[in-house]
Amino acid sequence: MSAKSTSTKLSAGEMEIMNVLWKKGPLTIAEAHAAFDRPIGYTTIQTRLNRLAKKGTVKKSEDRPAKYEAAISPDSVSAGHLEQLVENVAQGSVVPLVAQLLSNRKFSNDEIAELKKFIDDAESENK
Amino acid sequence: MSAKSTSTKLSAGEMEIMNVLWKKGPLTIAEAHAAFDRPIGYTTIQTRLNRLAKKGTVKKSEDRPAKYEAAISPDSVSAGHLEQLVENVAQGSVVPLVAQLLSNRKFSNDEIAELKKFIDDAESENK
DNA sequence: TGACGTTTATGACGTTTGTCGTAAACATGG
DNA sequence: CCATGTTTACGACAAACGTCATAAACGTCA
Repeated sequence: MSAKSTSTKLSAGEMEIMNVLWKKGPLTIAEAHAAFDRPIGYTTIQTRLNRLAKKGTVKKSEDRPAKYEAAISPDSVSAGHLEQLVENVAQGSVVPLVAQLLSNRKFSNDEIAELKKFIDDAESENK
Repeated sequence: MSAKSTSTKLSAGEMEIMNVLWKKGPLTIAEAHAAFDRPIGYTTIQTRLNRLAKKGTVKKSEDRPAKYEAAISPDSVSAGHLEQLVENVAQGSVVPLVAQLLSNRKFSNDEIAELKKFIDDAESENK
């Protein structure tokens, strides 16, 4: 079974933080702060991290230079957002969303192959 | 050119409103309010509609029982949200998102066909 | 043991969202 | 013209967000 993470929905700013945590692993406030290109206050990152921690979205270690680590998977988040999209803007149909994702984008042969496999799976799945 | 709408991003509550507007067309506050199942104040809907109008997301008519109409397409909204997802949680790769959309869902033969066509298009597109 | 740099803890403040209550404006049947 | 129901305009409030400034706690090395 997978994550029972009750598909969370995060604001753009929160996603920004989760993003660095997802790709750089457990980080201290200083490290997370350093991961930002644009200028942004050190304490801003501190606050964001702590608020996320309070919500359980990230886990804060007890040791001294505390490490903050994502407590939910990217998948659970995209699942939540995708569900919203499917329900509200795509009127329940997933096809237009897939179309939008595929349009104007380039794919490697491997990706094309993967994509085809997904379709095949979906096809046999509901026969 | 057209839509400079630079892909809008809406909160869950705002999407809820846009959703009824998208599927039921231009509505008065009373009609929009009636479209809700769960109990929610009439003025709550009024406020939400007006705030969206101020932001340009919905167009408010001048005539007496004012009609509120969506001023942006579902597509532009999903585009914005999808972009966020691709950038932040999918680390730039669209494939996992498509996988998530396709998994645990059933499709009609027509939809499967459509999906396949999208893949084919994408394939020839970048070869 | 201190001075100094690093980490943390707090408290603030403005904006956005979600929810409403009130009351003023209108429109209309009597 | 007026009572009554409908539509609008405002103003309020709390919670969530985004941003920080300050200052207290810690650690460490000279």
